[in-house]
Amino acid sequence: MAEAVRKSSRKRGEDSQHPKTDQSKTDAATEDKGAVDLGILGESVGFLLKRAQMAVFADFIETFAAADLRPAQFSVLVIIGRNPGLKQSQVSAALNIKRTNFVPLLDSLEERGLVARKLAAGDRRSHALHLTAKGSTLLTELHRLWADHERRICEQIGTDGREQLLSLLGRMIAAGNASASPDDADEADAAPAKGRGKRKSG
Amino acid sequence: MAEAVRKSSRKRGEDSQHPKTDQSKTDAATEDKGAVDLGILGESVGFLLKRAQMAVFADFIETFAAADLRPAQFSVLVIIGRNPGLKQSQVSAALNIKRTNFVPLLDSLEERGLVARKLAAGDRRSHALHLTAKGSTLLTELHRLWADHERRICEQIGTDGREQLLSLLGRMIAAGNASASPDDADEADAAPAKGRGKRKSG
DNA sequence: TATTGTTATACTCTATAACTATA
DNA sequence: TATAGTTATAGAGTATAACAATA
Repeated sequence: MAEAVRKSSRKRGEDSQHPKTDQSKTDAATEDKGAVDLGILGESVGFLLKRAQMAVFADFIETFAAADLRPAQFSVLVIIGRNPGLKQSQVSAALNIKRTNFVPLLDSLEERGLVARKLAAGDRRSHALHLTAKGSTLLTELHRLWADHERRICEQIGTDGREQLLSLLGRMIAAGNASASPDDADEADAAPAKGRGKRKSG
Repeated sequence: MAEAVRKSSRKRGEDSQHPKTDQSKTDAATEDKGAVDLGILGESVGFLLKRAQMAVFADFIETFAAADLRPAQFSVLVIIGRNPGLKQSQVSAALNIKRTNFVPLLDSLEERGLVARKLAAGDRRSHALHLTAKGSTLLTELHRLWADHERRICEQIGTDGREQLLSLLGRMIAAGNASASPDDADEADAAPAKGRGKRKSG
């Protein structure tokens, strides 16, 4: 029968603890049509991160559909609610959104009367961002929606699992930011760099 | 440099273990210009998953740029290498890619001589997918690239952290798939369903 | 009638260049 | 000269509808 690693029998780290690269092939088309062997993808942090992220976002989008809000829109409301008076470039940088893409995103929230672009004191180029009363009220409701979503998402891994996950992700993100450009969210017309001085020919 | 970054003693909520929703505001524009408070986003599994996934993919893309391969292309090569003879619909379903979007993806690999669409025995509608000799050789190299990438990504969390992370993500993904449609990757002209019979009424 | 691969199309997200008005 | 916001545009990724060939 199945001599290779079959996805159905849930065993992952059998005897090796580091990325392995075995390539034993079985003809899936003529042998086991039901299950597709993901191979190293099942051991790939990036692949599983993407899958998990898509699953979580699917729940988020469904949860927030009633409020007609996308994840990015929610994140902007949270940031502005927590940090009233920030400039657009500060909010967009905090969210890793290029300021050029941030404009229509903010527009959608301003047109709905949730956010206001106010004149910033001292610098007439920039806008100070604030929630409107309507936006603030909505955000309070959204916090409840989010808590429901968050609880639902983490039902399978429990409170401990969630704390572990948040910690692990935080460490990975910190490492990623360290090796990234100083201002990864926007360097379009700031510096005429072609290659991202990251690792390159290290 | 316009304004000086004043680093005062920042403290956030530190000793709570469940989704919290406090909204104590401080005027970030006039008090602490350097650091933006992410609020609940820092406790949001979805937000951190997305950030981590972006960081990991950035490394992957950079690593695989030499081979001119995107993550999705790599995943297709891995699946076909592991499961020779699969139909397009089987590979695309395994990767959560709609079969309609899978066509140009496969085209790119076939045009480069890495994958071959062969006539499937018994069903003249479908194509049996196989790696070419060139594709197989390349995949062996790619496995090494991937192992480098994977090791680099997990340097900050260690072998134990990686195993924990893979386990946690696997559990979340399994839960997500359970509540999703049977064939989430493609139901365009298969069933005329408008609402995704998931949770809905909640 | 249902399935497989395909084309066409649209919408979101992301990325780059260039403009304006300020500084 | 540099920065903040903006516009325009292009590219990925993802979504639905419809068609031809085959089952």
